[in-house]
Amino acid sequence: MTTPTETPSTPSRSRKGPTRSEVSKAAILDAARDEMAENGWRGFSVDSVAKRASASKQTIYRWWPSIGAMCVDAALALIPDAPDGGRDPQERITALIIPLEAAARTGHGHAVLRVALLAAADDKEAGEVWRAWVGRDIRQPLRMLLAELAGKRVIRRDFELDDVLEQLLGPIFHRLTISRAPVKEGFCAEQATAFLRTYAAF
Amino acid sequence: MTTPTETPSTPSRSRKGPTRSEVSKAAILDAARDEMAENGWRGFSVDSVAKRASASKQTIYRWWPSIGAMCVDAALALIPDAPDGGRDPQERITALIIPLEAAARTGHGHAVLRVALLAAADDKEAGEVWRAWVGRDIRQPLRMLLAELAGKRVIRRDFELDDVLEQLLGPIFHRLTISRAPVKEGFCAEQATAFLRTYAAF
DNA sequence: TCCTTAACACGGAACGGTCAGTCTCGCCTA
DNA sequence: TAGGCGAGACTGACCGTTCCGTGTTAAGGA
Repeated sequence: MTTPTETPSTPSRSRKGPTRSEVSKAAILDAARDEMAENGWRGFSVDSVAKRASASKQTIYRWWPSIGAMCVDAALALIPDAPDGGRDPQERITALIIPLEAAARTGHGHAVLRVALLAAADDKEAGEVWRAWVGRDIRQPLRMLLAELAGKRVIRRDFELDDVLEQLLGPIFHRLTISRAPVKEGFCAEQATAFLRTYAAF
Repeated sequence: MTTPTETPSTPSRSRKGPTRSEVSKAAILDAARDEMAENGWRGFSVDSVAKRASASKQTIYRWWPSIGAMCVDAALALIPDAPDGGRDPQERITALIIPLEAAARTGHGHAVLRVALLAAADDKEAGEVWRAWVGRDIRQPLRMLLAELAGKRVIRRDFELDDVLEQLLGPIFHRLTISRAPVKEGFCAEQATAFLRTYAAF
């Protein structure tokens, strides 16, 4: 723990002293993305990030509980907000996951996302940060959408939410990590189509 | 590189001196699996494996070009041969991937496979070992099978082999790494069913 | 309103402990 | 006699923590 009473990522302002520098935080995240792309997860080092960002290691540990959590944060900053899906079921499902595709297709987003996923799978705090984001930005809206589609008899009712999530996210994560092939435009739309065919009513 | 002229994992027998000890190799792989399950990928250390196996680090580097490659080898040893799929297309596809499910459901196979996947995604040599195994045991037979099914008009012809592979492997890998949920019996059969519905002819 | 003072963030540097990868030793085996 | 083996030394790098000196901010008294 860095500060005993307060979560490091949400500093309180009801106290004396200077505020935490958002400039330092941004420099650290920038440096972290470069280091992630260059060195992978096991070769990633806090010392290098600190040196590259001209920051102190203590500043890093003030903001994040672990380096894995920092890596996930650095990657999440690359992911844009979900667009409006319109009315078509396929487009609405695609809209939920296409921000991942967009991030994977920009600059070294592919490598940064890979390291963040490795961190989330390997580091406790990083996994919590990642699953919190997925839960809020993907799983929860997906649950609402699937309930609506099931109600309209567009899809069957006998689905397991987490199985669907795995079917939608698994392929792109596999591509980012194991196969390392580029993520084609329209990749996520294909997953949405596949899901609808799998779970089509009747 | 450990030995300049010879691939470490395939020692030549056309020379003087003792053979490499398969007993030591087995002890190292056993110890590696325990360490993988306990410490994850970033926390995994060669020193610990050597000490646990009562082996010398030099022996480890004689057998494997990198620790990642050793982790992948340790996990591959848990994966049984594919069963005979019979005549049903769904069963034949399931048969290709169900060895992964079987391995994930035994002892600490879940954790060992997770670390092997992280190694394959993070370490160059480990990735090559992993992709070589997938290519030989899954991708190649899958290609033959899909060609046959397409010929019989069971599935459409406009598929990309690697996209199918990603759709079949992605979900179980996601479950092993990110969500860490147990792999239910029948999980792989569900993926095969989903694939057939997605690519059904007509 | 001004000024002191306490609290704390910052960069930088150092610490003890761990690890990777290489090397050397003495022993043993084919 | 070439070479595998366990054991251990070694260098350089890294982790997580701690300390330092400097600077910045808010609270509270004059």
